[in-house]
Amino acid sequence: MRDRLSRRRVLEAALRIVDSEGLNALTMRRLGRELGVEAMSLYRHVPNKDALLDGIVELIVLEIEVPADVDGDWKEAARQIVRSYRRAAHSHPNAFPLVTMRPLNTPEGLRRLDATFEILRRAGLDEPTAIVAFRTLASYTRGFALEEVTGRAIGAEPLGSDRLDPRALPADEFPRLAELAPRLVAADRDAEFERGVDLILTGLEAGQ
Amino acid sequence: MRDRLSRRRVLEAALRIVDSEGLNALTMRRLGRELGVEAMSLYRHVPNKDALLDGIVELIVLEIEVPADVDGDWKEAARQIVRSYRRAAHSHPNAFPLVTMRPLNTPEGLRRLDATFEILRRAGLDEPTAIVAFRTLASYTRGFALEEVTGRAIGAEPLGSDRLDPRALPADEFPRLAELAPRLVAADRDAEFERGVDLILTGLEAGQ
DNA sequence: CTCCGACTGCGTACAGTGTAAGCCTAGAAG
DNA sequence: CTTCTAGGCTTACACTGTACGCAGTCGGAG
Repeated sequence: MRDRLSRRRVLEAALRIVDSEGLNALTMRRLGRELGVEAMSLYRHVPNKDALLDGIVELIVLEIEVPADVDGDWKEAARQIVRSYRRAAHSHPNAFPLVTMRPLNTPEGLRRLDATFEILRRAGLDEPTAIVAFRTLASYTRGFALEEVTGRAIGAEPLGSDRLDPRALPADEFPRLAELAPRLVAADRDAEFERGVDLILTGLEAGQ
Repeated sequence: MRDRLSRRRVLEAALRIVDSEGLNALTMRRLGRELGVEAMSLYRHVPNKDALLDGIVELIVLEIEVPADVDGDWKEAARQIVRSYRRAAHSHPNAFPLVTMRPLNTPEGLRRLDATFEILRRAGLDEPTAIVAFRTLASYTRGFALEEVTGRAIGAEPLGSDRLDPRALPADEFPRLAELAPRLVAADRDAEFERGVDLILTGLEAGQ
């Protein structure tokens, strides 16, 4: 007989399917097949499909690393955290939207939240500043990563890259987009992301 | 006989259902009922359900207002745009996640993009700066609004407010969250949002 | 006015979805 | 050995999106 199922194995298989075939390829029957098992057997390990999706989010959150401490340099620590978050998004472009859309209530998620605030507070930020720093960086990173990811998700339905090339736009109707098209297309996303983070960190410093 | 259907009427009814009953209450049959019509009749006006969702996004994008011009004060203009975006999100908490997850290819969406760049460029920002300003503000606003909205969406499935109260957290396990709980709960979201925008605008100015 | 074609809505049908309920069996516990 | 139980299986059901073909109606051409 084949290896026993477990919540963990079920979740990992689910994430594998979403990664390779897209979110709506994930059905209970397809997942059963992946594990060599009937669909209904999955319900011994996961109460329903919604909990399955929550489990996938859990798995992705596990990939986010919050450094133990960067002795007082909270800005460098913040940079590391948001980079790690973005990297997790890139590893799972099809599944990442789930992360942005389900509340982060799991112990592992909260641990990361707490560790992040620990860094900010220990570095000397007062309470309101720590909160503003966190919310701004978190919102920016979430929004940035989500935009990147929705552009290149697999099988997002008609599996079409309906991503549009700004260079193909009518210049008389959208003159500014046409003007900026070359730069928009050639953009170095990594550099742009870092630039935004720097902006926010600079702002925080200036506003202190 | 009752009023004829039209793409517009179909989309508006769909948005109404999502607003009041949540995203997955929107089925073709339910939508037909809303309009006093059979499900299959809808397919005369919308090619499939996916296009229906795209149409809902279109409707919401229409609510976003980009000021014609604010004679050179691009920062005030930027503030108005992001506020309008956030307001649109608040008006449709259940539908807004769709906006963040579908590419913005419609003419109306592109018009707003173009108008935004028009403002930034006309105010004197050079190309790279305009792009960075746009991307950072857009990412921040999207991420912020999405977080707000996923917290209070209706019927997000088990229709439970599984939003958690940080004050209920075990203080020994999550000391920093416990410490900040009162402030996190009492937060004035409007003020926080504005503060983040200011941060980014300040950073942009300083980096110029 | 008549006639015709196009457009709009309807009925039926089907494959695919999540999951409730109960059964079967292998292995652990006594 | 018997007994219990956890894990996987079978069947079944209500519900989903939508393909296909039919019927009424409306606007324009003659």
